[in-house]
Amino acid sequence: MKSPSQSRDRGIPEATVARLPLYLRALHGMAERGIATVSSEDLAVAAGVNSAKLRKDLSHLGSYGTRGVGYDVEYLVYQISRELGLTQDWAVAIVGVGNLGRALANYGGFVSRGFRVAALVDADPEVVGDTIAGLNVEHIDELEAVIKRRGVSIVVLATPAAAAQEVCDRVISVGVTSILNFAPVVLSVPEGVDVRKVDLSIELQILAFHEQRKAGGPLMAMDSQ
Amino acid sequence: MKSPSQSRDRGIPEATVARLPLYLRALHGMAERGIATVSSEDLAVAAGVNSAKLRKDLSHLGSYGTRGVGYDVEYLVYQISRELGLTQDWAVAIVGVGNLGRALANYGGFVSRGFRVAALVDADPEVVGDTIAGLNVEHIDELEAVIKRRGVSIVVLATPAAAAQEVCDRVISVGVTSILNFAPVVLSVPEGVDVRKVDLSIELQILAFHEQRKAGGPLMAMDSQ
DNA sequence: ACGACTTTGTGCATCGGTTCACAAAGGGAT
DNA sequence: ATCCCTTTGTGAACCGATGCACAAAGTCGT
Repeated sequence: MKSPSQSRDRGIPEATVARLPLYLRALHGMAERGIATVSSEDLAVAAGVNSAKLRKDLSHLGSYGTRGVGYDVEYLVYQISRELGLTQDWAVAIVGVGNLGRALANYGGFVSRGFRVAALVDADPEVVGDTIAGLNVEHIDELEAVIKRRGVSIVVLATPAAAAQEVCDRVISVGVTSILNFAPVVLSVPEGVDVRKVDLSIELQILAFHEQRKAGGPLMAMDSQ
Repeated sequence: MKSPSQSRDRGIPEATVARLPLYLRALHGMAERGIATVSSEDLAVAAGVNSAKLRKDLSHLGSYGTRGVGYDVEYLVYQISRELGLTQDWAVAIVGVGNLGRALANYGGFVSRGFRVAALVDADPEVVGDTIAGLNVEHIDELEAVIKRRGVSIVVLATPAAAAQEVCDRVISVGVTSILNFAPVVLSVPEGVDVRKVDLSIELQILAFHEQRKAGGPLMAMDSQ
């Protein structure tokens, strides 16, 4: 199911993909400050990673640096953007316009580069028809139609947990294969559909775990066994 | 800097810690539905992971299963909660009461188990004094005082990017060592301080990357070289 | 034109995490 | 009491990611 020797190694490690946006942000900041070239060391510091890791990550995209000099900021921004697919414009639909959905709709970082909130959908007749962040909130019955009409390819789920799976199934049925899920449920999806999950309470629980460790720290000896 | 043979292996792998909240959620759901015992296979399905992984994860906490039967749901809930430090109550402060901060303050999942929003802080005189989710919004000048007075040990940063580092430094200066950062910046913190980052635009960019791959998919041959 | 210096790109050792596969451990039936 | 069946807990192979350390490749000054 893979083509191991297919032309070049176009398979970029997942861990690398997850860091590219970080590099991109750091590079944008540098471009704004008029910095033309940057060394792997400096960029690594700005992105908060090890410089060897950064070089290896960038080497997966190609050989875009100049030895003895560094990387051309503008050129690298372009290459990373292209690799991430940000040179095109992605239509995003947000389903669920509660507190979180509203925050997401108004979140500047979305629109910034490559993404455009193209639709807001909710089930509550109270909010359907409202205008939020310049967009009309549409009824959940229209979900499939709206997605097709607006060419939405990425859906953000900000619904209550109970509604998430059904909405998920419905958007998949009209061809959506990329979902960002904020609802605290494990979605089950067919092969080929990508789900990324953001869960606030999980992050807090991980913090609590470490905090507890620190607190009990050196002299923690009480334990059921 | 580590104690390799210190009593027992109390070091739970980071990857395991990140999954414990997932198991906990699945277990809560089962407890509510009156399920008393669960096999690793069933729990793994509910949590969306491999059953061998689940067993290895749980084995790090101790030997809480019964061979031939499975795990006692209630007992396991208790053990995981204790391990994660959710048997105590954590006071959380949210700094930055914009759209996102508001959504977080109202987010039920926070309060649910172990966590309590104990303070809301903002710099904007327009919102200071407002009541959100039953809490009075306090002025950023009071930051250190509020944290100490309310016994806050976890801080959620929902400020604009430009303000995040300064707020971060200030809360660290009064002893906070656990931070959940929603601002799109790399925070620099001293050793011993834990920062977890949630970045909406990064998640979207990762989705875009995969979506692009799928779209261009099998017949993608255009490439600068 | 050349040599000293800088910085990239990568081979290699290492590490943490995942998965398989099975022996050990318990329950329940006879 | 014994045997069979189920399910846990884990040894061991595997896999991907990390980071060191250095050779290759380029720049800049003389």
